[in-house]
Amino acid sequence: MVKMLGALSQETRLGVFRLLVRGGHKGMAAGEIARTFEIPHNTLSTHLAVLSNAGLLQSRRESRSIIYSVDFDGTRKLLTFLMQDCCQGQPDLCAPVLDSLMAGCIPETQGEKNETNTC
Amino acid sequence: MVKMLGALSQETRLGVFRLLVRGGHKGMAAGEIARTFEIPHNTLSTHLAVLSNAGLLQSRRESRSIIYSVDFDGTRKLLTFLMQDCCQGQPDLCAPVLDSLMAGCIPETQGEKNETNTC
DNA sequence: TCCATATGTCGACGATAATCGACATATTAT
DNA sequence: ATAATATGTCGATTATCGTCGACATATGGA
Repeated sequence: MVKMLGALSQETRLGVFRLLVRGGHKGMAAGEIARTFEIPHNTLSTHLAVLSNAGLLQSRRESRSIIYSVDFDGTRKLLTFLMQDCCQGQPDLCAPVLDSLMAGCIPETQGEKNETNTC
Repeated sequence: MVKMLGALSQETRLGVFRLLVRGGHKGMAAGEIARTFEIPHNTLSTHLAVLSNAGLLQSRRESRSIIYSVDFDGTRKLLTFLMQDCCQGQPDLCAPVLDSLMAGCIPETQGEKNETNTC
């Protein structure tokens, strides 16, 4: 957990992670990320290594490029850890967080067991 | 946000934060925390300063002791930031997190606008 | 094969962070 | 006022981190 939090506690890395969250499973090539943030490829490379090593990113080769995308299992673990910790210990800390999440929800028909729900 | 994540990306500080989350509004004296983690008082003092400076802790004087407790507003901001970011970009990443939170819930009577809900 | 593209690794440097002894400040009791 | 308790601040040391040039590796095309 400390490793994960450490990986996200750096401007560039947090930016990369957030970018890739939005990118979803599709991911993005290392070079394209480097160009987006206007940093040298080797600097980014070490940042990507830190994020991968922490279990927040995955990578796959695609021809000459290496595509990075978020590691959903790892990220889930971090979010669950933080939320559970705070919600178990202090429920009134957690409730408003959930409220603000639910605010953006499209309410579904009750009884549906849809797993790909917006919330 | 980077500052907050950085504050939590250290073994001792994460431990202190988690301890205080469980402690709730009551909080704990600096000295007692130091004894709990078996570290010198001045080392802990700097850690507490980092957490406070990041907006994760509050402090109040109580006689000779200084009582530290979690800053709920600040902590809420961090949790909301992380959850919102991930849920907006990738809903299926968020859903399981919420599910595991709801698993520990005592279901309430519907229609009640109880703010001090367990979830 | 030879070259261009895409990325990773290594090594060095400067910057930032963690630790802790020594000293300073604040509070309360005698 | 003096002492004991509780905490914070300063300064020095060591460790870890971020950056980037130079070199290495991998892939695909001419």
